[in-house]
Amino acid sequence: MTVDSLCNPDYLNKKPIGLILDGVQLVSMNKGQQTKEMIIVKAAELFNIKGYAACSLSDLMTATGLKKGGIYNHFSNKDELALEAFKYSTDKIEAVLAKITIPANSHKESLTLILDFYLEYALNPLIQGGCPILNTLVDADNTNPTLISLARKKTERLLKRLEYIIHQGQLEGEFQPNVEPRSIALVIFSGIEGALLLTKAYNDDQAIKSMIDCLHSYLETTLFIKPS
Amino acid sequence: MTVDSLCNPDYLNKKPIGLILDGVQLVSMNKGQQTKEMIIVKAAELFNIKGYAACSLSDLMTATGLKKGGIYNHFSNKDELALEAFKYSTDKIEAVLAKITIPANSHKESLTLILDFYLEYALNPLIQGGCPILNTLVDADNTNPTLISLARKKTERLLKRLEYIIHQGQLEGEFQPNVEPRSIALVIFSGIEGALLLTKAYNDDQAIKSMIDCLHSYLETTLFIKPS
DNA sequence: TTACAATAAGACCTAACGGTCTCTAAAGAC
DNA sequence: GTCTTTAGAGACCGTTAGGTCTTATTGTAA
Repeated sequence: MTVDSLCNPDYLNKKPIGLILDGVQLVSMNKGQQTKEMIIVKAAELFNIKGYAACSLSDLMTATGLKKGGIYNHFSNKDELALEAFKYSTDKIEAVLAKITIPANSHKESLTLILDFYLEYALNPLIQGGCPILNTLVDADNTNPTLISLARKKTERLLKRLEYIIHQGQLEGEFQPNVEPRSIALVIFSGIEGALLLTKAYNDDQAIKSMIDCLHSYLETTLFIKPS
Repeated sequence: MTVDSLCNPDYLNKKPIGLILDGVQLVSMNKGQQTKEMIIVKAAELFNIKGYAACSLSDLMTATGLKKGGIYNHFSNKDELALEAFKYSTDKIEAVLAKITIPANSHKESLTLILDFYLEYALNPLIQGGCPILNTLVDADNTNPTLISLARKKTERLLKRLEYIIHQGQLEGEFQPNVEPRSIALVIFSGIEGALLLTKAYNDDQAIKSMIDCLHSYLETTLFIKPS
């Protein structure tokens, strides 16, 4: 219940809410809400590490320190918890990405900051177990339709964020106007996700380093307009 | 029991073996071996589609048309079957990759042929359910140590194949000598895997198309020596 | 054709699964 | 401080999981 609370938009419109910013508690949550958020945080990590099918209720009970009744008091079933946990994880990433690009002075700098965030994120992920989007797209496919459709929606949001930056850069004369924003966004996102996979598999950041280098030079040659 | 048999090296040194090439049966397998291979083929697809944890023995029974006794007569447990199924899938990919690069006249052409293979492979995979390496690296992580270590080994083999081509190209003066083969290999492999993920998630080949374009131009600028 | 080995069926087992429900204890409103 | 609401424990439920074992059938080599 630290700054994490900030990252989940669901909680932002509720009161009372346990909002702690830089160690200062702003509003207090009641017991039930505290427990619910704790379950979500723990579940998000566990699901991300083990996968949805492989993660049982006893695993969740051990992780949260609660018994079945304690968990089912807040969620009607495992799928609902999985959905909320995934929402929490991806909202967190979205929030951090949004925050990161705030100090950028140009769209080029925004893209660079995002690439550098993933370079950092690769070995020190926000949520243990690697990228929840990658994990869920693979894991929930053909087993959990609701979850996979949310995962697709979240993927689309991240792509749209990249597309938007590229499109704005084009409008403002910062980027080449003749390239397709979606193609660039797809290359950036695919490249990063693939590299995150290998980085985690080898527990070594050479894959993400090489990929970010590649993406930098790719953007340099095809998107950025050089000041001449 | 079609040309598939060719793709599994394990069977190549065994006799009798059911080897059917272009519809012509060369040698005959006995009943048990036929059943075993059929189970592996069906299981490979099922595991790849649903994931190892989410795929139950009743799923396998339905897919193979066998009962428990029929399956357990050939495999001592589910993990062993999973291992053999994964081996089958990846051996198949390796065999196709090896076959594809045979007609290449240069190392540059080898790389191009591999990229184009994945462009084709993305929407018409050799094994239904997407890339088994990607799926298994995500799915088996933290749940099946034996399987994950095999998946890492197979990843390494594919990387080494790329590295070898790049290294040979450098030795023969076809490629820039000052680039690191492993970095290029990691970029190609990560990029492809990430793009395969998005291609499958959207059931649309724009991601893999854009990625292969990117990789082509990346190799053109950083690896290939232009004839001038 | 016979005799033996291999094959696969399916009854059976235990443990673990997701999920329900009751009941006590704690929290919160007034 | 009292009264109502809510939180959470834990016994309980039916189902399904992976796995074993016996037995009838089938394949196969001599």
